[in-house]
Amino acid sequence: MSVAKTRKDREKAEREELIITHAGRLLVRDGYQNLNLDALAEAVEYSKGTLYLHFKTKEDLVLAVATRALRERADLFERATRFKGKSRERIRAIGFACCQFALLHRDYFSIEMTLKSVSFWEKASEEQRRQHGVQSGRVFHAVNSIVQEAVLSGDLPKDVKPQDVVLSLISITIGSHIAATQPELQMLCAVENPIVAVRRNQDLIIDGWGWKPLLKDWDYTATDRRIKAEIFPEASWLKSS
Amino acid sequence: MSVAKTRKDREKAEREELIITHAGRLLVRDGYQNLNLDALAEAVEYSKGTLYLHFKTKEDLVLAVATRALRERADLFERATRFKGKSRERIRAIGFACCQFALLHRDYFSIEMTLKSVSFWEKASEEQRRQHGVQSGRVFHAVNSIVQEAVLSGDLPKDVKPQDVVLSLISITIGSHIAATQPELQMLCAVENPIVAVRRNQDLIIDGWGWKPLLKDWDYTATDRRIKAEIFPEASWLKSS
DNA sequence: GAAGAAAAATGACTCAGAGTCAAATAATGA
DNA sequence: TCATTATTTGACTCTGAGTCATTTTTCTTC
Repeated sequence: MSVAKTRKDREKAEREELIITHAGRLLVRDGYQNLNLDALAEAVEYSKGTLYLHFKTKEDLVLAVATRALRERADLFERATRFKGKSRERIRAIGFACCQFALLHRDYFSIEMTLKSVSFWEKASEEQRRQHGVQSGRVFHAVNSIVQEAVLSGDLPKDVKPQDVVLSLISITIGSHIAATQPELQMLCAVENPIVAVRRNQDLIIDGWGWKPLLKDWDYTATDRRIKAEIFPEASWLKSS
Repeated sequence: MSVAKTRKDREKAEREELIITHAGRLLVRDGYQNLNLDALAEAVEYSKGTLYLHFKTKEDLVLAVATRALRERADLFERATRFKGKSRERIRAIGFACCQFALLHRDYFSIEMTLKSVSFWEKASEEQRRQHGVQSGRVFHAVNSIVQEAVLSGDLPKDVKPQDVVLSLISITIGSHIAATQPELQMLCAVENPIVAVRRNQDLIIDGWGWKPLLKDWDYTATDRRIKAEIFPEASWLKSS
């Protein structure tokens, strides 16, 4: 019986994965508004009723899609924290992870944006909310631990509050992603490669805090090569210029 | 007849304003999803059909709400450009305008976020899209002109591209607004006052570009007092600390 | 100021799509 | 094989965006 139960559980989990995958695909293609649960039911070859056995509402489902992506983000960030080096090199590894994630999930931010809208969260289940919280916590912690290390080691001025640094890093990352992927702004600001823009902005903020060694005082292209070789060998986007 | 026509036009414009005002109020209260056009029709005491004489779709209406707020933002930014002083003081006046706007329209960004969702724009009318473009252009230009001046005067290094600076300023502003108003992040990062967080992040980016005089080399609290006195006497939020 | 024409306003209606639930189907066990 | 329990289904309800034939108001002319 216990075996039967695990098999059933496994089947249920697999189906949930299937639904989330297809939902993510349709979400990217059509947007939240135009995500049609009848169409999704057809795509996964289950009935609409079955979808509702897995997810309380459409919002619940979309939150699950976002959480799965966020989990991958957290995984990449935690891998990045394993990089050995100066604190600023280590925060750069996080930035690297960020790029890697952006390339794997080009549209994650647009999904995350729909989560921010009023009365979205209250329509999702307690459990989904909790899971999303856990994953954001992992992301926050990965960044925070490196910032704290930098303060302790003196690479950041002793009097800065780690939380303020983390907030500024999160802000510039979110904002740069949104701004650099806006067609209108890409035009006005001559953005060729959004990833490059995000990284430059991250560097600016980090320099702004006086996080040593400053950009001008260190060869970070060498650091990037090490990060790629040691932590993210699968990253194919880094130009060897 | 010409008089009759202008009177009619005026009445139409007034009603449009009424609709936009109420729509904005409901939008903030209920969010885009829950904005109900039957309820809005009741609130403005016109029929639903009449709403549709003014706006092609719900999206069109929401875009009009966003554009009206954006116009006010552009007005504040243009007022800020009239401030006399060093280029860094002048960009600070823009930051000041930004705060002023954030206080007048605490929830503008959440509306602007709904505009970013896939397939929103295509449902709005050509004319609304154009108007929104005009207003963003004004905002962009206000910032860009000061950045260019800074490069010419040597306050910013000669080799920086003004567009890159503008992009970074827009990014940090959008991102900080989103991050600093997220309840979860407010908790984790101990954000007491979102406005303070936004301004600090702006300062960091500006310092990051090496825009002289740097934060540590100049008394910007005095500048803030001048900005308030000379340009934004109505601003009541600036603590005289 | 009445009558007829043109313009504006209305709200009952259609239609799409989220969410439900009684009935059908499948799995389990005796 | 049949009864019982668990799972799956899709026809149905209900909400709300968008439409348009009809009604109401405004304008014009005599």
